Amino acid sequence: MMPMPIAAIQDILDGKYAGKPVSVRGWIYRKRESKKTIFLVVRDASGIIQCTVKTDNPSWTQAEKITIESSVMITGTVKQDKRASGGYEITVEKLSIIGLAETFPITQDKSEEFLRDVRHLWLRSRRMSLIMRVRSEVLRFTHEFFRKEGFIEVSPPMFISSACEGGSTLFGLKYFGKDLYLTQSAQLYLEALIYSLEKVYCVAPSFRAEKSRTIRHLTEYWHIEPEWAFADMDDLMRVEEDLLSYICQKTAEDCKREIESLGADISKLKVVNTPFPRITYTEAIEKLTAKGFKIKWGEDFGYDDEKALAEEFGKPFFVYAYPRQIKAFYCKTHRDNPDLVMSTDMLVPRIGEISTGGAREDDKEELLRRIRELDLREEDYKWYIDLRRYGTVPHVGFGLGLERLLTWMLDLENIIDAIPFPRTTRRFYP
RNA sequence: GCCGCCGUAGCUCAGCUAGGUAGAGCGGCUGGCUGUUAACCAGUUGGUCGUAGGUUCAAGUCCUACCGGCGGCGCCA
Repeated sequence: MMPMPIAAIQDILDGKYAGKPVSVRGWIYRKRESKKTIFLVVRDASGIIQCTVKTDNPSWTQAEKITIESSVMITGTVKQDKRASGGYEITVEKLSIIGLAETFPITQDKSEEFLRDVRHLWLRSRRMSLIMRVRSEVLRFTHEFFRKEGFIEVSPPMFISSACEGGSTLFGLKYFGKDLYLTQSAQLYLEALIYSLEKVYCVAPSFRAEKSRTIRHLTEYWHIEPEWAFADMDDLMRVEEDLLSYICQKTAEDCKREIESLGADISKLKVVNTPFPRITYTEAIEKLTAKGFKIKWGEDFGYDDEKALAEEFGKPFFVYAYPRQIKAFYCKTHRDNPDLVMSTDMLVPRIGEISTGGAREDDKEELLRRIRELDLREEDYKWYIDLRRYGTVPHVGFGLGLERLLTWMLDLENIIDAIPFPRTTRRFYP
């Protein structure tokens, strides 16, 4: 017998093999038995299809002993049949068990807690595989966008020797007896790279030791970070909104089937067009005060403040020009108003902040003043200060949380589903 | 860091208010069933009630501590 090419189940469901012999391989998704027929629903990466085995078939004994999640290779004939849920089924001629599964622990009535315990198995679910497909596409669109705009992809270090922002949220580790940390942003390293490459970006993990117990925090998340030279705040917000609308438009177009299967609202992606609404921090405070919020100028927004602002816009928007005292040392001060720094957050409904960016302080003396003002140790930032010493240049950059973006795009209830193996304060297994 | 909730069979839960010696559904197993759609029907299997103390004649139930988990705030992307 000639070896038969392996068919993707989705192609069979699309009618490409009607009446023809095929082979499929995959895993047993459901098994239903009656006296004369065994129905095996088989899942591969592309879809699921029902296969039927009759008593007179030599594979009957194999079919009888097969279990849910066993891996199989099936050869048979495709039959159009209204009784099969996809419209097509395979009449089995040969069933080979590749790996017989023990009783699969995931059945019905699954609790969140249990599914997190068996995450390595739950990833097989239709829901998780749909999310992972969209995640992959969003990453592809991100790379496409930056390449198109002339950015060079670079690889920052994960081990770092000094604090980038506040030291309290860094994970420490022993490095041949020395104290090191896991990076919480590639920004400072990207800044060093713009002096040769001008426009750079990376997609890399960031680690944060924040003891946050919310549906929008991970201790390990993937950070999309560009940084580029000869640019100002206007350039920054323009590139950022272009990226977001590119990702949203392309995803709405190319992942329609996945988004619909996930039950997410595709229309909110389609309305993400440039330019985005932009308001200053001061305007945001005025809006909130008018709504009766207690926040005062100079205080940072709480989650409720962000939510109230985001609901008003109903789509991504920028808040910019923040008070100096609530932003990091590297933020560039407005030359005409030293109380303000050139920093911007992008906010979306329900999630709040998904990105922070801004112009970086490019004047050595101003930077040193800020380092002293915040009681940071100058020696920790020696190489960073050096960058202002040799051909300093106005530059900007931002960091976008990939999982927060996906949580918003796909209406996920919890950020943990935006990454296959989530790490949170209390969970790091599997 | 602060606050709230949860922990009983492989899984989902009831039992706790009012202390009296462990229940159901799903799964597994066995049998039945003329094509099922999370199949159905019958039977059966299955438990140191998170851990350790305490109160009591008696604790899954009341009390204390601890452990594990989930969420809210703060912080952040």
